[in-house]
Amino acid sequence: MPPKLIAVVGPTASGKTRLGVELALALNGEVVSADSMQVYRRMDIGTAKPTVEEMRGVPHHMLDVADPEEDFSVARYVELAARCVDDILARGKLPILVGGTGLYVDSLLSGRTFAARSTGWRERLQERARTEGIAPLLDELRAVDPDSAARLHPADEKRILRALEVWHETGMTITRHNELTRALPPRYKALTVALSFADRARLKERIDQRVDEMMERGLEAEVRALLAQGVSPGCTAMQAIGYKELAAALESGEPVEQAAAEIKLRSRQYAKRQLTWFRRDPGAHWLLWGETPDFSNALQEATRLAREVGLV
RNA sequence: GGAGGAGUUCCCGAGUGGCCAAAGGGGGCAGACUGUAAAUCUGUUGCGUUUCGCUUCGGUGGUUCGAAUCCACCCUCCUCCC
Repeated sequence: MPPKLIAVVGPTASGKTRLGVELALALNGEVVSADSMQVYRRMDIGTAKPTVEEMRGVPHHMLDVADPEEDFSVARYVELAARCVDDILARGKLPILVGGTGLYVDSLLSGRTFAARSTGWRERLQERARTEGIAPLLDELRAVDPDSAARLHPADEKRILRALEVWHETGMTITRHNELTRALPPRYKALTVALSFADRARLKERIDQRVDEMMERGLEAEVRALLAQGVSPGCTAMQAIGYKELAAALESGEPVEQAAAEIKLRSRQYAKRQLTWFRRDPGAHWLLWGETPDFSNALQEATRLAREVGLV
């Protein structure tokens, strides 16, 4: 089965957006974003959402598909994004998946499904974890799904709760669910191009520079506006780096310069986690920038790879 | 000039004679990751030939079987007094 789409992945500030657009222009493609925060409307500056100028006329999908007040999720992402991809393919164009959210990229490509959640079990379990601690809940999990109890770290409250939630919601253990979904054939095969800088210090500089730019472009005002509109600081969208730090600074009266420094640090650590995720994919083709990104070279290289695998 | 206080491993910071290569936190590095994923969680972090050896707690010397911890002098910083 030949690949049907190109995926451009990599840590934050590695040039994914630009390369994605270049590829779309060169190969008659459309961009499908795979970014867990760019899905939210009214969060533009801090998520580094591509501007109209940056898009250069290339259609972009999966941006602005949710409001910050609502809780988005991988499951919804996959559902919506798959429709975009299929539609692009049906129109004879090349889907170019661009984004740094590894879970979203993998989930879309793998075609995995997610166990339902709807009847309020999560809230009940969270409440119990708050009052009883996680230990008794881990014991409960051990009774129904010893494999995940053993696999999960006792401190990993989120995943322990999720495992119990899946059990209560579906009557199937998450272990079993994972086995089944792993056995599913991939939904799409992709040519994956992973971007980063050869020297991590350069990536850090890029990140710092980009945070400074965000601040200049009015990130603070963007955050203020969201808060003024009643977006709760506790919701998923406000977990985004840049937003949570500024919201906290606004709340505490801490100087914004300090918040900006915090944002740089968190972004750097996030980039590290992204690298860890993407390095796991043995099929990824890494394009490592030197001092500065060389998009014409990267475009050439990516195009060459696309021809090689029969994509274009 | 005098009186106090402080100098600890990348940073902050605990440690006041052996159980200390030195708590804890931060940062760094590495990893995990199946409906919050820009989230969440884990491991590691003086050097080496690694169940042991070596170097380290401002500096130098000393006390002691044994010192980051006690003593002397010196250096640096902070507060206070004339």
